[in-house]
Amino acid sequence: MRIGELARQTGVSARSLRYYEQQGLVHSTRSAGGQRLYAATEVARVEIIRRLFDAGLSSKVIARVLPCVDSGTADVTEDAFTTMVGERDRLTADIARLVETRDALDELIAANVRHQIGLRRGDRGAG
DNA sequence: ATTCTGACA
DNA sequence: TGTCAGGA
Repeated sequence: MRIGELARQTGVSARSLRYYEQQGLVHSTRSAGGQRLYAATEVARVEIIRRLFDAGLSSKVIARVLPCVDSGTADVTEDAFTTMVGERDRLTADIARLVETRDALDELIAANVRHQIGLRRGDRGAG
């Protein structure tokens, strides 16, 4: 498939897909006219990449970890493994921070519901 | 109509 | 990353 279809199937823009390729994250062949051609398996790969980016991993880190995604079992480099463990720990810390922020918002919400009740009737409320 | 590379707000 | 230029 060409870049447009991959973009539609993954929700990742063609611009980002070209960027992913520059970073060595995705592979493509070229048509006679120079257009990128992707294997159907790249869809799942791109989805994983996008999720890692969303989770805060850098393109550099993602590139280091991706080989493990393909191999699944075999040659897992040591630095790749330690990188994954480190990123997992960072995500755990990020999650904890997000929960704290949500708790803070919950308190703010609880402290302000009464005002909303006074201002609006039939309000579905925040909880 | 779609994609490509390079470059910049 | 979005978007425009200038080509294929």
